[in-house]
Amino acid sequence: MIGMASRAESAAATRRALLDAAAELLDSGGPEAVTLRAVGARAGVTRGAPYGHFPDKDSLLTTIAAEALERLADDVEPVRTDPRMLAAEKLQRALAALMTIGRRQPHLYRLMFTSPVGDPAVVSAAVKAGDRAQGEFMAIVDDLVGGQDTRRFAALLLTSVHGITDMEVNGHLSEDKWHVTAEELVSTLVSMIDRQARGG
Amino acid sequence: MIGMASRAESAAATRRALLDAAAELLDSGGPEAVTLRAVGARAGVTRGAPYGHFPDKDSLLTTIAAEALERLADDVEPVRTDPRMLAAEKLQRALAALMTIGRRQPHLYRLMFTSPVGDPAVVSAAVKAGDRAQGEFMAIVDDLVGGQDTRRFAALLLTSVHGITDMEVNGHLSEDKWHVTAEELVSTLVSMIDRQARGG
DNA sequence: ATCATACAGTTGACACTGTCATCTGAGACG
DNA sequence: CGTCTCAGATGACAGTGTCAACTGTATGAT
Repeated sequence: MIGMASRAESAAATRRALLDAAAELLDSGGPEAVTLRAVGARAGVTRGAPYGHFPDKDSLLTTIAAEALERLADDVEPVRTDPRMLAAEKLQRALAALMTIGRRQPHLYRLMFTSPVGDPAVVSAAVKAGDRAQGEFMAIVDDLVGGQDTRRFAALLLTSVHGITDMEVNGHLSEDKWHVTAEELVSTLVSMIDRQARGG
Repeated sequence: MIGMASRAESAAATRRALLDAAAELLDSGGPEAVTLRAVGARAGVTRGAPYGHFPDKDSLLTTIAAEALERLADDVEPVRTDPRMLAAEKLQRALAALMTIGRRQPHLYRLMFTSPVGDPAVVSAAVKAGDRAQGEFMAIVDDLVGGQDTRRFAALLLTSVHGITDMEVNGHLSEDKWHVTAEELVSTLVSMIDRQARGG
């Protein structure tokens, strides 16, 4: 570091380094690779240091999931509020953002959709972040279907796209078995919901 | 045991006891509770005994998943071949069978939809079991949609219902947030697909 | 400028895990 | 009856999450 930091700043930097290190280990080696010793080493500290910033390992992982959910919400928000986009296009982009996480960071994706564990405060933060991301999706769907049965269609879309992504990530959607890509499934689903919402 | 067994029979019984013990521990305490020592103890044997029947812990877990998938296929098969049922009813029952596992044995459900790990032979057996279960669903959907776009609709149904179940299991589908039950979502989905398959 | 304090991070220890090499004892078979 | 085979027991080892005790340094009061 060029500008040396106050103690609080330095501690915050360590906390960030721990989160980044853990996230990197998760991405590259899966949950098995995320050991407090490895996290500490990669963050330039020792195995016990994380306990100064997180109550336990579960809370560290849950915090990573919460941050990823916040990031997702941050990515979707500008799409939702963009006045130059049609609702259908907004939805397509929002869903693509979700599926991209699944493909590029499968382990992180799993973490994001697993019930959070660890310290109650951390768990509550993760739930809040998840709610925010869900809220963004719901608002876009509401725009799309015009307020009619918003929750039902939003829930159906989100759960279905999650299922598609999750099964693809776990290798249960192999191209040569189903002769269908995840994108085709999503677009089929969206067009069906679109038709259903307009029609009767 | 009343009838004392030959050595081979006794070994087979131990293997079964190990699988049952592990499955019970998984159901009641989640993956964390499934330790080889606990499994051995519950099966009346010591911590090293499982290695006489399974190459490693992953293979033991994967075998449990494979058996669950076989059981699911065994449950769906008679439904599929029942000549007195309509295709729509068959589908409803098959999907209900899947969701019931998610609700009654959430940890087992997770295991069934996670990419299998462990000994190649065991993994391959699990994949085969999964394919059989998927085949049962696909056959029912084929019956329902009349051969038109079978794979597409079957894949969409299976992935969506999995997503619904998975999110419900992980607490991301709370009633007071979405105002929708999993059943409503599934029936909406099925009726949409039904309409789509008949219509244009 | 000096000193006491708070606190980030280190270190040693503990119970627990999966795994393997080795050993033991009882069923299988000549 | 004697030999062999193999299911299971046992001892050991490296690696894990976790905590209590310790250390050193930036902070803030005097």
